[in-house]
Amino acid sequence: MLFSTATGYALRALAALPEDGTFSLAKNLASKLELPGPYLAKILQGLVQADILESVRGPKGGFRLTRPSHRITVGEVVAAMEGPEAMEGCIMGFPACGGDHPCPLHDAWGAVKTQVTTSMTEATIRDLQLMDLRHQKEGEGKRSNRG
Amino acid sequence: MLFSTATGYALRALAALPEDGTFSLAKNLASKLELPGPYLAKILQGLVQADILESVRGPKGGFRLTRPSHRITVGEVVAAMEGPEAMEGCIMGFPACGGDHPCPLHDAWGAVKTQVTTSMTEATIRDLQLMDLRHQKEGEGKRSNRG
DNA sequence: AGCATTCCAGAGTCCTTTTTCTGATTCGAG
DNA sequence: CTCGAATCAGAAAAAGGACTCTGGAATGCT
Repeated sequence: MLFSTATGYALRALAALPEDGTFSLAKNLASKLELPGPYLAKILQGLVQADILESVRGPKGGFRLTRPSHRITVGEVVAAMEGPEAMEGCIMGFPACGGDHPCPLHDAWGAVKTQVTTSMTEATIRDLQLMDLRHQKEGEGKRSNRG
Repeated sequence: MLFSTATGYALRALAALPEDGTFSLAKNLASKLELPGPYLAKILQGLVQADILESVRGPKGGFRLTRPSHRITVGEVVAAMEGPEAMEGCIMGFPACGGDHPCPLHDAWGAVKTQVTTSMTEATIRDLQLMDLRHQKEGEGKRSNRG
């Protein structure tokens, strides 16, 4: 995929959180999504620092969204996870690629970046909630037409 | 960047090879491009197995292209380095994303993939030869508008 | 034949990413 | 207020990619 696995885990976890202001446990989320539990907890902590989640310790604690899910964009989550310059740089890694010395894929990749960035700022966590978020083992289900 | 660093090194090395059928040494290529020598040599060996380069051992030996540079596409090199399924999979890593359960970025990312794939099969190594292929230290040159 | 040159193949090291473990903090019951 | 369970949070370990090193095999020159 285009992003790191941690970013994918973050998006899946956010989409699985309830809207009603109740707190969810990292452990429960992990088992529900079939993801590595402590690792997911660490990712959720990062989202707390990015002001996407808030957490409460102790009994009755857990994680919940700071805003309604339709006010959290996918692009915001990606930026929090991958850093703001995730989509920067030449697609082929050419150091001199730029406005004065564009590589052959420069323009095509530039158009792609704006297209993806736009889609990511338009899509919100709510748009993800209808999907099947569980882990899928290799060999199960249909593989074709993914993307 | 979108691809691994090894893929970027491969493309740079191919673009730096001469067209006249003479053999170039991995060591010379590496110092010219300011890349790690032994690692570049290993990458070139892989390109030999992919039938993009041919090699001769011993004095007067080295690496050269098997075909003129305009008959080697960028997509071919990427496939050889990253595997044929490099662009497959959901952009966000959602396991269930597919034709029946598309994620919100499914269509946008699908269009992007065909666009990039098309550009990569149209662009050839010759198109890369005009560029400055050397390594650029952090902080040098202009950073903006890259891609 | 012998030697220098160069590619080739594998194991080994370092660093980043991914995953797990232990401890610090909070809340509620008695 | 104290005790204990629940939970987050940061440190520690494992895995994978990037990079290096060493020895071996092939080639050409003398």
